[in-house]
Amino acid sequence: MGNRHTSLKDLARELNVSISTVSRALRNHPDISPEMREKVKQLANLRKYSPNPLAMGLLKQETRMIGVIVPDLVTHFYASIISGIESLAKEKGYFILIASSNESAEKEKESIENLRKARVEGLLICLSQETTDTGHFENLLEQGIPLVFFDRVCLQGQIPTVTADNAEAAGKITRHFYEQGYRRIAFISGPEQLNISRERLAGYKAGLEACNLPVDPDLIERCNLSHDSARQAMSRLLKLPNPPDAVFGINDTVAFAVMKEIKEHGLRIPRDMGLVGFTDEFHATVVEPQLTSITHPTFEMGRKAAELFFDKIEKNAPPETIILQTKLVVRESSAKHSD
Amino acid sequence: MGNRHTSLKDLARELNVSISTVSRALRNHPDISPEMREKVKQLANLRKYSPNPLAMGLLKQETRMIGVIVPDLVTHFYASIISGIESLAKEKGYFILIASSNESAEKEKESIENLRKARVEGLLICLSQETTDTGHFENLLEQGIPLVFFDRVCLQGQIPTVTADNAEAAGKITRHFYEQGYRRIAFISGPEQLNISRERLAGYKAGLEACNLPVDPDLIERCNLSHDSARQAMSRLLKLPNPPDAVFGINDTVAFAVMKEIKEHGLRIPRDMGLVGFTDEFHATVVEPQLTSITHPTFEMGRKAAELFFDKIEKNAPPETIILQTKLVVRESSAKHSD
DNA sequence: CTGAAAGCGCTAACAA
DNA sequence: TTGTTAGCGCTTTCAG
Repeated sequence: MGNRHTSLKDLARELNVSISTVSRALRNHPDISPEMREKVKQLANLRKYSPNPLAMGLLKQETRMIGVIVPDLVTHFYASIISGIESLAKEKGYFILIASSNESAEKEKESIENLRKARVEGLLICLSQETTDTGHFENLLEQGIPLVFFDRVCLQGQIPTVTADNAEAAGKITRHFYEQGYRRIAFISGPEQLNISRERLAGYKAGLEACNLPVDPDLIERCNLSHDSARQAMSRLLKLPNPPDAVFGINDTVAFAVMKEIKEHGLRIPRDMGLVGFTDEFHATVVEPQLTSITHPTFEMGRKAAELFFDKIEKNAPPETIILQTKLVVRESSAKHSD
Repeated sequence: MGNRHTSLKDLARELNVSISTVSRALRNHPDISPEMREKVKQLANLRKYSPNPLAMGLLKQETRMIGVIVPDLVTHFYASIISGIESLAKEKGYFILIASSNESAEKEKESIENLRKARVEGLLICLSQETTDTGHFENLLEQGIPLVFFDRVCLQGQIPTVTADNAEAAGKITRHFYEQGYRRIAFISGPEQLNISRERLAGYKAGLEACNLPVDPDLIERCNLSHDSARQAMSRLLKLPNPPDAVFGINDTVAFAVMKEIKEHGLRIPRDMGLVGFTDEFHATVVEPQLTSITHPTFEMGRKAAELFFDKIEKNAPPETIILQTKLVVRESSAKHSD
């Protein structure tokens, strides 16, 4: 396997100088003669020398790798956040190691261990929907491992986090429904331990109150974010003696499932039932009717999360809480007026 | 930064033995006393020792990292392939480093360099749609860097590849259209340099011939796989004096775009126009009508690609060409008969 | 059965 | 201005 890279030693031997001279020349150390510097650099170029990150890592005790854990890899949402993380990481000369928790607290813990074993310098995490125990995170904190949460977060104040302004966004949705003439607005939420569930629920309630609508517990459903469980939640809403005339799904995946359920019940969207999602998945404009949704600054969220990580390791900045603003994108599924 | 991991040295000092003894004990070396082995292992557990991969890598000249380059990160298709790669990599104790070429040949080259600098042991690549020059791949070959192509491939025979049976699948689609009563079947292809374009085109033509239908060049369009260019291609087809009554889009993203264009022209699917996609994206069942498509064994493709890589480094196996079978999943968009 | 020493590629303190 | 040496964490001869 001719797999070997040129090393400083190779260059030094070829030039009949010492390894340290080569090292210094390449790194523009002041006390090296200009001619030597040039000579070394030329040969390095020719031989395509690139420093061995393993050796550097061992020496400097840094790997220039950061670990990222997301609930799943196949959703556009997380993929887009990861792109954001990667964009800054790349600029800083870092690589990212990606792991998926598959929404399981167990796998999340396992991934943390694996990534630590790989010696990542820090961890950027979006909680699995199962996660309730925060012990392992506090462990990391004590060990001084930089940690950043994004989207689904916990331990705010202690750990830097980036979230969307979930409450505000949910309020916007409720008020939008109201303006369109909907009066019985349901919310299909996710697991209670997730901040996104709690915050969107709070925003939903606040929105209702702002419109002088009552908060009806019957209209608040929960699902585990899967397609099937979202459909079941919608099915329960439809069986209500006094069913809703509009539904807010906690995310677009849920909304897509809900849409199917509504259609199968023979109801028409948006006339019989308004529908709004959250996070503006790529396919929101492909479904019929096109889905009104909240545009979530995913790429920016990833970049900010990475920024918080670098703030920590470069300036040892205190934990910051960043809240990103969202936009309501009105499409067909909630446009009762123009129907 | 209390970021330090326990080292063999730490354990050795604590037990008052030499580093090599600790190393041997942990690795079950035969000539170490059972008691010593136990003592060492216990302490290692207690102190959460895990070998430093950097040190190992430096010593063994292996990083246990493989690089993966895909055209984009945000499509379910690639995400799913990556999951497949990761599943085997994980079993083998390897990590993967992911890079996206963004469909640019330039960025592809750049990614290869970056990953090489990170000292990945091999590269699994899905070509960007721009890639025509294969010089940098041949370079890698000469340097003895293990290389595997998946889905979009080149240099078959020289380099291990995994593809779907594109021609056979495209033939299935054409015949399916024919059976449903469609007679003017169009194909919206992708860039010519891509094997997937060529193979699917060949299968499409073979399918037509098998059904005794003429191959009409007017019915063969090209796009660059983007949403807009796919719509434009469909628009051109619709403006034909004798337009098609069915369209086969080279992938589901294209098919989704085509679907929109058809709808906006006031045509109904599948009655006025049949539509079939390729690769069975997650959202095929969410659009209306649900999209008939080819199920692409993405996860398996990723796993196979990884297998080929390990075959190469473990057994120095010769380049193999694997062709995976596909399945036609008939949904609403092509079901003229039942309409 | 256990220890000492060399070396993987690199930088930095110390010599010359 | 350049060379020598030690050491990052580990395995592996070679010596006891």
